[in-house]
Amino acid sequence: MCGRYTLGMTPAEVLAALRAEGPPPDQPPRWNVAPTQAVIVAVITNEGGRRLRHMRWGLIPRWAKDPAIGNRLINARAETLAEKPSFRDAYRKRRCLIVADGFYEWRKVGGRKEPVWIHPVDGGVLTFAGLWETWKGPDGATVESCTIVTTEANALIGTFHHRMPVILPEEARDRWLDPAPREPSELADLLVPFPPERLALRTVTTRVNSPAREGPDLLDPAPPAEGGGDSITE
DNA sequence: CCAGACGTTGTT
DNA sequence: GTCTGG
DNA sequence: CCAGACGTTGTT
DNA sequence: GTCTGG
Repeated sequence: MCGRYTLGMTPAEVLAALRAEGPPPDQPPRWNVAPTQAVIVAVITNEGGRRLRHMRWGLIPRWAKDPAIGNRLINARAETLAEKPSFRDAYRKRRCLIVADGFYEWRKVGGRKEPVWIHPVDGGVLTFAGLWETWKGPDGATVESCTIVTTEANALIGTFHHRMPVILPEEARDRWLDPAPREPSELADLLVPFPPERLALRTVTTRVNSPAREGPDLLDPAPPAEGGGDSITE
């Protein structure tokens, strides 16, 4: 799954990395992005370019009476999203990229959970396959919200966790964003896997990854574990 | 027909 | 809104 | 995902 | 333990 991630780039860097038009995102670098918060999302414009927007993380279905329903719809399983009432319309017509530069998964060490930060080997941006939706409240207020598509863990992450976000490589982004309505049968071809060898792991020192904690210090490397290292942890 | 669900993950 | 279960 | 709450009444 | 909020 993907329930916590980072985007520690400046707004200008984010805009350039996505080759997006329009203003840069109005949000500082982040190292502890949590569900229900405003996140940075790329969508396609009517002219075929990309634009960055802020959306609430946790998709609120159009039919929801209580927007809190979105609090738990932070992920959409790739295996079922094309059929699920909460996601199928968004899959057909409202696909997006959720912009990150790393994400956390937790591995069990003894009885405890230890955060691991997964990031591109050479830095830079990661784009998660996402879906988005517009919700209108009874008072006329509208909320745009989004969810991150998940899939089975790849060879790297599968060593300690069984799910992960779908990370689209650069060459798959435009096709995911293309506004053409998509059928369920097209999904598998749209979700191009990101090569595991282009990702690296880093164990994080921080044991209490509180939502209040922010800053690059969250990513300070942990001290080496007893009894030898982990060759895939940088 | 109406009522109620509609989702994911992890853990048991 | 739309589908499923009773 | 993790962190933090988890309850009521009446009175000020 | 389980749910809600961030």
